Amino acid sequence: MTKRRATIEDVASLAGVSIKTVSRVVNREPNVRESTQEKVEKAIKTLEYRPNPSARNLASHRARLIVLVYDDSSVYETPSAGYIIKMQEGALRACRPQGFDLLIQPCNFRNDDAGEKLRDQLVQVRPSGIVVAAPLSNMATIVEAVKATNTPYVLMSSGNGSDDVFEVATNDREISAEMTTYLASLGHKRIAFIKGDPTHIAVGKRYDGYLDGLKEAGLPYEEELVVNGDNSLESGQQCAEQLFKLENRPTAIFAANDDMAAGVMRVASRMGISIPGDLSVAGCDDIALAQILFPSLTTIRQPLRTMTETASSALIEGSRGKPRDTGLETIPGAIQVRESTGPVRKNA
Amino acid sequence: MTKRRATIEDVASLAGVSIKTVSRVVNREPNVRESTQEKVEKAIKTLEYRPNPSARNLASHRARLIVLVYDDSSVYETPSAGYIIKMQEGALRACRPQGFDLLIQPCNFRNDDAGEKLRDQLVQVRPSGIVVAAPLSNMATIVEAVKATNTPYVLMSSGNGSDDVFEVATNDREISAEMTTYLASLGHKRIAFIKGDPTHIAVGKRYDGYLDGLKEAGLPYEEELVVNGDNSLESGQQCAEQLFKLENRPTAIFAANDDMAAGVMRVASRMGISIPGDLSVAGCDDIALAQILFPSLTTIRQPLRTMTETASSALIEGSRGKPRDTGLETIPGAIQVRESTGPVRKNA
DNA sequence: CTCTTAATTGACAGCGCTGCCACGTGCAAA
DNA sequence: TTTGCACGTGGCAGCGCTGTCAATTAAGAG
Repeated sequence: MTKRRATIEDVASLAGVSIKTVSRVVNREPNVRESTQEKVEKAIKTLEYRPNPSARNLASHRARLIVLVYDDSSVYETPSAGYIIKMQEGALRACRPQGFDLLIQPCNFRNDDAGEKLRDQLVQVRPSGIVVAAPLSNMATIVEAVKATNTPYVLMSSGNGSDDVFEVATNDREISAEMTTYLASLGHKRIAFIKGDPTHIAVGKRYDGYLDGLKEAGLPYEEELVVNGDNSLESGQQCAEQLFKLENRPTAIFAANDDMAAGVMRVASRMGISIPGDLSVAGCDDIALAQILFPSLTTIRQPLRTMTETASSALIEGSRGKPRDTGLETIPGAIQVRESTGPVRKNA
Repeated sequence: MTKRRATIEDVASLAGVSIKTVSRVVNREPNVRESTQEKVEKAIKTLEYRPNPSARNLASHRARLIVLVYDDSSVYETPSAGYIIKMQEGALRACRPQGFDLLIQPCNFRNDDAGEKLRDQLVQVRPSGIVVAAPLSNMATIVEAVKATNTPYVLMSSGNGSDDVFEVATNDREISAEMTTYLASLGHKRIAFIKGDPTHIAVGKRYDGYLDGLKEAGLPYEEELVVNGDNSLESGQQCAEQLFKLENRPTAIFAANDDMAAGVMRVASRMGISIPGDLSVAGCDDIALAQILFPSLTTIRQPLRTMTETASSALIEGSRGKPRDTGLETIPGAIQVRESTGPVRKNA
C-alpha cells in the first residue's frame, strides 16, 4: 500500500540506462534511439512511474501551471457561473494533456486592493502563464497587476489587440449584427436594444453590431428603442418596463446579454405579454439559463471554451520556448435560435 | 525587471542568520527568539521573498495542494454550474489563507473509465488532500479510485458516515421535513413530491424528509402524489405532466431539486396554471436560477461553500500532522421562501 | 580502414527548500 | 562544581528532477 513512489532512478536502473535518458524519454526530447525509448517506456509502465512535478519545476525553473483569472461575481449570485465553468473547461482541456495544472483565481475587482491582492497571489504561485477573462481583461488595474508579475499572459476580449499581447476574442460585433438582421428577417421593424455595462468592452461591441445590423436591414435607428442596462437581470427588467411604456412598443428586444434578456422575459410574463407572439426576445452569451427559461431564449453562443483553450495552449506553447503569438485571434460565435423569437404578429 | 527572485539564502544573508532559521520563521516553527524573527521578517519584506513552492514540496514530501473532484455535467449544459462554483469558492476560502492551492478536477462518471482516469490524474498531481463532491461521493468506483491514491480525502454527503472517513454533509432530511411542514402550514393538504435520482444519496434523503414532514403535519401519505424524476429539468416536466393529469391535483409540489422544480414551473406556465395561485412549487438546492425564474422559486439553500470549506480545512490540518477527523459533520441548510409558494387557494 | 561528424548516452552539479542532528548557551537542580 | 535540560541556532544531506557538457558510439566520407 504505502510502497514508495517510483522515481526516475528506479526507472533508469530497471531499463538499464541513465536517469538522463529516462528524462529524455519522459520529456519527448529528440535523439533517443527507438529501442532505448521502448525499453524506458516499458520500465515506466511497469513501475507506474510519474515524474514528480515539484522536482521537475524546481530543476527546470518553470511551473507547469496556468492561472485563470476571472471575475468573482459570486457575491452577487449572478448566473454567470456557467461562464466560469465553461472557461475553466476550456482551459483544462488545454492544460491536462500537456501535463499542466490549472489554478483558478477569482478576483473581485470591486475591491480597491484587488490589483495588489491579485499580484500577490500570482507572484506566490509563479505560474508559467496567466489567462485573464473578460471583463477583468478590460480593467487597467487588473491588467497592470498581471503585467507586473512579469509572466506571460493572454487577455480575453480586451478589444485592444495590441502588438505586445496575445489576445483571444470573439466576433461580438459581427454576430450581433447577424442577430439583428435575423430579427429583421422575421419581419420585425421595431427592434429594441438593451445596452450593457460599457466597461465590458465585448458587450459594448454588441451595440455596434446592432447598429450595423439595422443598417444592413435597412431599418432606421430610433433613439427611444435603445436603453441602458448594466448587465444585471434587474436592469433588464427596468429596461423592459421602460420599453413597454412606449407608445409604439418594439416587437423585438435584443439584449446585450442573457441576464438582461431574462429580465425582459420576467417582466413580459408578469405583464401578460406573450413571447414570441407579441414580442421576440434575444439575448447574448447562451448561459445555461437560456435553455431553461420558458420559452427558451434565442441567443448568441460564445465560444468560451475554445477561447480559453486557445489562450491556454498559446501560453503552454510559449512556456516551451515557442515564440509567443501576439495580436488578436478571433473565434466566431453562433446564433442559437430557440423559442423566444418568432415572426412578427400581423395584427390590426 | 528580470531581477532574480529572492531565495531563502538571500534572506538569510541579509538577516545575518542561517537559512534554516529563515525556514523556521517562514514556517512558523517554535523556538525562534523574537528579535531574530523580527530581523528575518524584515529581510523577507525587503526582498519580497516568497518561498518557492516546488522546492518546499520537494523537500517536505508533500504538496500544498487540495483537489476538488466534482461531476463534470458540463456536457449536459445543466445549470449545476452554480453548485460547482460555490464549492470551489468554499474550497478556495480554506486553501488560500493556508498557502494551499486548489486544483479542480471535473470527472465524468458516465464514462466507463472514469475511475481509472481519475486515479491517474490524482496520482500524477499528488495532492495532500482530495475533496469529493456529491454525487460522485456516492459512487463506489469513484470513491475506490480516490481511495486507491492513498491520499487523505473527504466525502461530501455520501451519507455513510463511516468511521474511517471524514464526511461533510447537510441536514437534507430534517430540512426537507421542514419544507413539507411549511407547505402544510400554508394550508396545503395535497403536497406532491418529485423524487430524484436515487443514486444521489442526499437527494434520496429528501424523500425521507418529505415523509417525516407529512407525518409531522398530520397529512396522509398518498402514493399517487409521489413521482420519480431523475434530477433533470426534463424529468421535472414529465413528472409535472403526470401530476397534472390526476383527478385531484396536488396544490403544492415539492421537488427534490431545483432543476426539476423549474421543469414543473415550465409545464405549469405552458398549461396556464398560475403559481403560486393554483399551485405552490418548492425546490431544493437554491441554484442561481431559483431567483431568476418567474416567479422566483422557494427552495432550500445548501451550505455548499461552508461544506467544502470545512472539508478542505480538515484536509489541510490533517496534512499538518493534526490527527484527522472521521465521522460525519453536518452543516444545516436553510429554507429560502420566495414567490413560488403561497397559501392554498380557497376555491369552489 | 581511418577520419569527421552527427547521433546517442551518461555524469554530475545544482534548483531552493526541509528534515535531522549537532552544537552552544544559560539556568535550575543535584 | 557538575549534570541535565530546554532553548535557540546552524550545518548539511538530499528531495527528484533538468541543464550542461563531456564521453561514447554509429554513420558516412574519403
